[in-house]
Amino acid sequence: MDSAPLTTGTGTTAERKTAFDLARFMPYRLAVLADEVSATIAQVYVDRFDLNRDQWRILAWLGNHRDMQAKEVARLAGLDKMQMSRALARLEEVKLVSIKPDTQDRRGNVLQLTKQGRALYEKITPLVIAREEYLLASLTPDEIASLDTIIAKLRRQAADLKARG
Amino acid sequence: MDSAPLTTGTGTTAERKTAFDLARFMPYRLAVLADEVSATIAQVYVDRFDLNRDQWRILAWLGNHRDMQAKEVARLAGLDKMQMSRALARLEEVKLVSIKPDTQDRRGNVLQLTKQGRALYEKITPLVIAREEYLLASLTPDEIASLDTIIAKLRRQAADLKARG
DNA sequence: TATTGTTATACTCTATAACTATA
DNA sequence: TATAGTTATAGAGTATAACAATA
Repeated sequence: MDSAPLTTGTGTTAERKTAFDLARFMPYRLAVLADEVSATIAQVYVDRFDLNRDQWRILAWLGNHRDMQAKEVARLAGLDKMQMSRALARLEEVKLVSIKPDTQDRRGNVLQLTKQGRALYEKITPLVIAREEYLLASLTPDEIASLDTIIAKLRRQAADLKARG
Repeated sequence: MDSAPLTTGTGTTAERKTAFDLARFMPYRLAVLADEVSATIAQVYVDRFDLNRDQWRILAWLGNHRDMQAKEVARLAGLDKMQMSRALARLEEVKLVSIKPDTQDRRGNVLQLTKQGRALYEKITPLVIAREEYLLASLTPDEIASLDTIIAKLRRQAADLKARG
C-alpha cells in the first residue's frame, strides 16, 4: 500500500475533480494505519493467548475496574449486546471471567475477572504496553500531544457527520 | 465509548501494573477513531451507492488511473487476490468495471471503468471529498502537517514490530 | 412498557487451499 | 516452477429480530 501526504483541501473544484487520490485520502490512511497498529497488538492477544478483540477488550476493562456491570463494560469497550453476550460466553467457558446476576437489578450481570483471568491480564498488559511504547517512541512529545488533540477533534467532527447522515 | 489522553510511557513499572487503561491506549483509540471516520465515508458509498469497501477502493483507483492491471490495483488498495476477485466479479456484474485479459501477459487482467463506472465515480468523489474537508476543517494547518508525520512514523514502527513478531 | 440479556437465523467476510491458465 | 486469477469450503464475524426475565 502506498504512502502519501494528506490532501489539504486547498485545490480548486476543477483541480479536485480529476485529482481524487485514495493514497492521500485521510480516512483511508487512518484506516490503514489503525489496521497495521491493531495488528501489532493482536499479535499478542490472538497469537499468544487465543483471545479475539472483543474478549481482549473486556479483559482489559475488568483488569482495571473490578465488579463492573456487563452493560457498562459493553458501552466502554464499544460492543453491542450480542457481541458482549458471545464474548462473555467464551470468557466464562474458559474460566477467565465470572458472571453473576446483579443483586440490585436482576436483569443485569456483574462481571469480575477470575484468578486465572487476573493472571492472564497481568501477563498480557506489560506486553501490549511495551508495544505501545515502541510505537510512540518514534514520536516527539509535541507529536504525541498533537495526536491527542487530533483524535479528539476528528472524533467530534465524525460524530457531527454521522448525526447529519 | 470514552475519550481520554494518550498514555505517555512515563509511568514507572509499578504504576503501570495497575494503570493499564484501555481508554488511553493509543492502538485502541486509533482503532475507534478510524472506525468512526470510516463510517462517515461508508455512509456515502454503502448507504447511497450500495458498494462495499473493497469495491469502493477499486473504483477510486480506477477513476484516477485508467487501464490498470488488476494486480496493481489490488496492491494499491490493500486487497488480497481473493478480495480482489470477488469485488471485481460484482463490479463487472453491475457493469461499473470492464475486465479484459492483459494482451502482454494473458494470465493477468486489465481493468477500466465503464461509462457508468466513470459516472458513479464522478458522483461519489465530490461527496467523500467534502466529508474529508469537513473532518480536516477542525484541525489547524500545523495539526494537519503533524498528522501526516505521525501516520508515517507510526506505520514504520508498526512494520518493524510486525516483522519481529 | 422499557431494559438486560440470550437465542435463532441468515448474511457477509475471511482464510486456506485446490485448481486453471499462462509464463 | 512460478504467477494471476478463480473456485470451494469452512470458520468467523455481523445484523435483525424474536424471545425471556425483570423492572
